[in-house]
Amino acid sequence: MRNDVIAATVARSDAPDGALVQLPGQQNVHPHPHEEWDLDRALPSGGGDGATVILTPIRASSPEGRDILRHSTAHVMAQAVTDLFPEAKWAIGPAVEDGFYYDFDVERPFTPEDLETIETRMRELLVAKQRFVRAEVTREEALAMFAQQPYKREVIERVEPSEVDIAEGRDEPTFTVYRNVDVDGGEAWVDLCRGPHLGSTDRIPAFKLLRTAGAYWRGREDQPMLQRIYGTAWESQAALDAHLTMLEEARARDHRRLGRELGMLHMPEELGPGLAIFLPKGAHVRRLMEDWIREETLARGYEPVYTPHVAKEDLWRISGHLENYGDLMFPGMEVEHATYRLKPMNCPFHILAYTSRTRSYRDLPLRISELGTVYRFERSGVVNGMLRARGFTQDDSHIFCRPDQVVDEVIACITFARDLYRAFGLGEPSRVAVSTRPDKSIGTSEQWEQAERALMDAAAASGFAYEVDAGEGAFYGPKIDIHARDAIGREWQLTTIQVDFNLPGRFGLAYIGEDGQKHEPYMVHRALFGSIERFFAVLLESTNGAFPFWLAPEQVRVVPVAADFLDHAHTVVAACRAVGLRAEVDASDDSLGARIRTAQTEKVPVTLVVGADEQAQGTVAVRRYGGDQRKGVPLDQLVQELVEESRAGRRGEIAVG
RNA sequence: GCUGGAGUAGCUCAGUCGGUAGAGCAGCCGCCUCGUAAGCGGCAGGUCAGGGGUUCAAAUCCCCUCUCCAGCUCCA
Repeated sequence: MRNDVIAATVARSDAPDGALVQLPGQQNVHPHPHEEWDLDRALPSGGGDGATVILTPIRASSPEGRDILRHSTAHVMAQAVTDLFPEAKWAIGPAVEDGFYYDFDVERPFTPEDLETIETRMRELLVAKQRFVRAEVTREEALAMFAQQPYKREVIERVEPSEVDIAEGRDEPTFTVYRNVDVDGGEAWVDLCRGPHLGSTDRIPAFKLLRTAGAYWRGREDQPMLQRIYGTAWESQAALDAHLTMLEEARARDHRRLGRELGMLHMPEELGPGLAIFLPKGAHVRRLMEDWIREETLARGYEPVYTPHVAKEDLWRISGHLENYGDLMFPGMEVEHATYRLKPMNCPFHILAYTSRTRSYRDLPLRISELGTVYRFERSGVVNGMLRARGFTQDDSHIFCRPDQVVDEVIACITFARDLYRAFGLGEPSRVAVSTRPDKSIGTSEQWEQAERALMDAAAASGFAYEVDAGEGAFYGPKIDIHARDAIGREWQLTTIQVDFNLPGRFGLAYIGEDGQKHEPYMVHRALFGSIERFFAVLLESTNGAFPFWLAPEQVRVVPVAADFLDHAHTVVAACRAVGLRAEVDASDDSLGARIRTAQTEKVPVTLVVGADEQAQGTVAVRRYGGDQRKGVPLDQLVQELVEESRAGRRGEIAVG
């Protein structure tokens, strides 16, 4: 067996009668019902019915293998913490994406120095070659084993008997525990755990503790706050190093840093948290985004409106937002015996546009559209640059339609979002999710079922595989969220499409049907960028500031080799601007090398160097961002190429990233 | 909001044991007039986040507030 095999999956070639269970969430991973298995655990028998036991190795470098490796490392970390802080109570310690964590209840929070000490202790435990030894115990035995561990006891007490337990005639579940056993056979530590684990601690090739953080027990604000330690573990030192390098790169791509360095965003303290100034270069990009969406919404049958930033509070009382989100709205302003609020949503304004006159079925679907800037009083700890701002602009539309029009409208929204992602270089949607009724909600179950079905039908008809996020809908209706993946693989939720059967009733919306009677319209909310500011930040991070040609704030930088050629440089810029390209001359008296470097650090897509040869021949020396050069390109030809590239990019025909 | 970390020039950072602040880049001025990622010299720039306290003396120690970062919770 190869050295990097750390566990196995065990399955039987035909459906078992209860001996093995299928793990939730892994239906598509393995062709047969299967379970992950420790390497030293006795294999199940064939069951006497002729079934064959199939053993599939799990390698440390596979996704399943990494989870096992990380989970085992979490155990080692918890043991190290227990050694160093004997009073620590342990909660849970799962593998997560790219790493693991373990939560502890300790006297004082961990310090960065503690992390180093814990890491040192962990390395000693790795050298000690402790074996992970699996054992099954009853609930009573488990409770006794963890008598001093209240969180473990709570976990044990909450577990219900599984189908396996019931099939095997038990009315209480079996618990597995893993003992860490020293080479001399002594038990060093024991934890409640489903497993599987590595054979021994020395099989952890590379790990690192990353940070500490507070985390509520069971993720609930009303529960005690525990101290969480995050770490990561990999199948080799090289893989760990690559991961740490990637984290460093992601940090360098931070939109706040890039926005500042490239002169696009300014977020000074004087302005207030979660608010930003778009400097000219950032504003150019934003305008191109806004121009794109404005043109496309008009082309797709939307009607534009403009609405104010403040309004009487009563609007939010009617809509229900004051009741549900009052704490997250900026406080009211008293003016002439009325209270005004900054708007956190555009919907009521669009509704007022709808109710500005009597509506007929002939008006429907009525698609009202606006780039509406809203203000939300986000809690102080959640504000995060432009990704989570207190003032931001939604490409917001509300579609008023008949019930039988909902599916087609939602399909059109999904298609619209797909076209938008293509144009902005984010490729195809990476995830389409239908969020269903949450615990706290309004409306009848009939309304919910109908709306959820409409969204699922639309998602299916649009050709995307969709997932269901149970209970994640808004209080007034279900929604579809669309995600995209950026150039370094991170996923962002961008578009949201929501069905609303709250507001039409609250505002008494109606249209006159063919029968001459009043009917209540359905309402679909949708924002494709989501927030313009947030989408801008995602683009900035995804492109690392090197925007695709059509979006670049400055597309062409003309650099004369010496001041003698400044006039000619201006002629070249004029030729570019004449066809709508954004071009500038670098007239500084830096050396040529320095000016080339400046253009590159500012990530200008195209730099044109002009001197005596170019002036005489009507050519330019072209340098693209990132390196490759072409000399002696006729200016006319180059300008044509660039115009075409700009057009194609805007239409989403060029893959970028 | 909660837990932890941080805040020194526009940016990135140094500042020892408590003795009143420094570099590089950027900016400005001058020289250089240059063929594809940094030419040379000079000048200017700081209420050390803000407030309070301890001290003969505070960027440095203590307290409070603000802001930022990481995570938790939340996200119409």
